[in-house]
Amino acid sequence: MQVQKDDIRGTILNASRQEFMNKGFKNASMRSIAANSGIGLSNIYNYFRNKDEIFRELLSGLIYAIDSTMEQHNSPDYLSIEVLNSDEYMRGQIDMFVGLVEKYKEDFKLLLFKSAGSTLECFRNEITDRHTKTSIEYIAQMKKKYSELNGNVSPFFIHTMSSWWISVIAELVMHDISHDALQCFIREYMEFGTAGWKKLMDIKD
Amino acid sequence: MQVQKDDIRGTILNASRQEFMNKGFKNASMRSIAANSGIGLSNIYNYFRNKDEIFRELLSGLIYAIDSTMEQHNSPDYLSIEVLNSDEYMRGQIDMFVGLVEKYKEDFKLLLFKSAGSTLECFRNEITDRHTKTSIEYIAQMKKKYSELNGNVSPFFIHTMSSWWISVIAELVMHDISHDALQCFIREYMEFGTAGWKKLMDIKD
Amino acid sequence: MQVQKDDIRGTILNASRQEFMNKGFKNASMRSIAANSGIGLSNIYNYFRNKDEIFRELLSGLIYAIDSTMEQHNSPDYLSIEVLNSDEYMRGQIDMFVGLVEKYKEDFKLLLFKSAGSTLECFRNEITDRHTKTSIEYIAQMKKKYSELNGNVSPFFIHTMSSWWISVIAELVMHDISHDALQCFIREYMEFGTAGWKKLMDIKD
Amino acid sequence: MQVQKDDIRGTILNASRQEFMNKGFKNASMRSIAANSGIGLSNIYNYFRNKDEIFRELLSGLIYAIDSTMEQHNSPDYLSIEVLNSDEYMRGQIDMFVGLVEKYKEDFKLLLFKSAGSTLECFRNEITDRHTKTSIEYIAQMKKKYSELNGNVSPFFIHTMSSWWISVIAELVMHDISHDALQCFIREYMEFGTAGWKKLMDIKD
DNA sequence: TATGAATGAGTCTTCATTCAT
DNA sequence: CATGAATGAAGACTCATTCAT
Repeated sequence: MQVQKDDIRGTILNASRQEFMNKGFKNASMRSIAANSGIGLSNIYNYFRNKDEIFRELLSGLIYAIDSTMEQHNSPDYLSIEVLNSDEYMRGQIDMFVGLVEKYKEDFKLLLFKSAGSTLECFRNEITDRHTKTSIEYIAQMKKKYSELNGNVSPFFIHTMSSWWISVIAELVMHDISHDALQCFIREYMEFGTAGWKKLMDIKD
Repeated sequence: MQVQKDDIRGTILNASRQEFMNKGFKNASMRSIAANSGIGLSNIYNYFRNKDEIFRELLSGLIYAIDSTMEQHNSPDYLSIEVLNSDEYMRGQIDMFVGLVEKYKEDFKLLLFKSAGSTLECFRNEITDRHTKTSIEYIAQMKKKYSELNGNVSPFFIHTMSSWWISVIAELVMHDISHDALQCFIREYMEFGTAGWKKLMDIKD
Repeated sequence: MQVQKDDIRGTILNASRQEFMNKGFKNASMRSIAANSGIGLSNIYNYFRNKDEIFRELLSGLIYAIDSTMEQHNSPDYLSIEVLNSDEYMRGQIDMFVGLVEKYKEDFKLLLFKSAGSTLECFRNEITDRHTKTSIEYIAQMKKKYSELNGNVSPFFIHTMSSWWISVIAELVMHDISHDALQCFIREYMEFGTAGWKKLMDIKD
Repeated sequence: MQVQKDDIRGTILNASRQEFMNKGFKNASMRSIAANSGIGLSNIYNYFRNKDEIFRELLSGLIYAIDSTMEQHNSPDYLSIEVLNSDEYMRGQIDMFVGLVEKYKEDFKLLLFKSAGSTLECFRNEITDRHTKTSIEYIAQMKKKYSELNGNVSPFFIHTMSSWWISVIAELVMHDISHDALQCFIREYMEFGTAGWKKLMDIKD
């Protein structure tokens, strides 16, 4: 019984997603994937080179989205004190994250909690680092534009903040947060965060 | 005899710590441990039931310390607005964490990054949850004592904060942060955090 | 159509030659051949029954050449003492081998070093044996013609000599011997060999 | 049923030798070795690190013998024209080879015909090269001692000669040569070879 | 206590080849 | 003629753990 190629790829990917979700990359077994997808073990290798490639394929959408979002986040549109002061900057960041999380909930789970042993196991650290660099540069440029504000925020603090973002995503993904709870959280975070940043960077209202 | 016995236990534990540190729990091999400790593979099983038990034994000190710290954190001594306002509360928390981290740096590495596959792999989530509960209760009691402050902080926000603490520990442990950088970070965090909490809880100076 | 067909055969054969050369018959993979030739894996089986047949096809030219040369070598033209004495016999043999080697260098490499696992892996032994038989018969006939010479050369010695020839080819093929070095070698071999054979067969100058 | 360690090692080695002999290193299967030796597949790995180690263990005796013989062959005792002229030098070499071959017949088979795919597959070339170097040096020193003889023998010719020695061993090992045939061969070779070398190096009787 | 031996299921991956379309 | 799909056996090697001594 011949089937469409995409059909099979899809079947394999679905079974793999289940398997990875249940056991994590390292413990996931090609045997199980084969058994659960009803596809011959060796036949899987006609579609994917190895376990890792399946995993990466599964997460390619999310990773592309993350990459895009990060570049866009670098945009100079945000380089203004009003932005900072008017909560717009944070709201932007937040919406970005929330949007990503809602669309890629499952994939985030895989990426953040199930990727150990795969090529992507370092991705969490990588985005943390990239986000940190971006933020440091952002602050530097703000300082250049508004010389009165305090740009002396230590890299490690910023790193910590970036790491926090990831862990917020992790929490959002892990627990099933209702829409209301999420909105509530966002409001709270913005109060908290803006107050914090203003204090730290010496920004007057 | 008794001494010898403890000697061997120690030897096993040392070799195991190395192995777990290098390869993580899941990839750690009892054979390697045996080889590196110079103790017969099967003899290890006279001292420990299995790989997991070794891992738990290794981290028992840290886990006990965490437990103690958490209970102590609940103490009614901290239940005062002055505490909150005078930065002392945060300083206390911070010192606690920093103290723990400095004392148990290696163990934290094991617990946070190398425990996948072991019984303790959920420990990170567990302490996050426990810390969250503790914090919620703390806020509730503060609210009871000082009715004027805003105690409506959503559980998820608090959860998020707790999770952040863990990720700060993770960052501290992962990167070798110098003493100066650490002090700098603490100062920054306190400015940031106190401003944030005060805003959120409606606490006037 | 017919042209196309041959085109594909050729493409397959070229890719196969590369593959066999790189990995040897046993390790060569039909998948690689398909990939490198740009021809569908299963389509290859429309042109060749199996891997072995491709290999044999590849070497058919060389094998035919070897067969021809061997028969020709048996020719009665060489059956004269002058031939032996005037170095012509050896020169003839040598030229034959050198000619073959120069024309079929690549194919010899395949046959001698890359054929393990294929039907042709015994070919080296087979030609050794055939060459041995031919030589024995040659000597016998010489003895018949010139009764004064010593024809009592043991079969194993002759076998050894034949085997040596093959290993000379192997050496020639393996190391890239310059033309000069080759000529030098031939001269040396002829001095050495004629002196040896004359001694052994009691031939006076 | 506990058995002596050496017993098991031996059992494994025996079964492995059979397997290697039958199928060659590359095609030999650990599964077969396990089955034929009656020892659990995984248990084999308690005695040997991998297939290659078994193979090397099997041939360690032979390789040691070859190494020793080659060093001893380098001895300055042979540096005299009488030696060359009186056939003693060749007789020495021959006896050395014959002795080795008789003692290590089976092992030579493994090394020369069954080692493809193993660490030792290059050993044939290596000893050829080593023997070549030794011979070149030998000739150079003879030339230094007896300036009248011709030392201009091309390296490739010598290489060829070395290679021939190996192929003689190969032939001896492959076919079951009777003692008489062997003696006969040796006599013939010595007539042939001494005549050849004398001619080539311009040595008068 | 300590050890060497043993186990048996498990890992991912590769292979040449065939079949239905 | 061409192709994508499928197969099933095979490959070496690792694992935590148990058992008998």
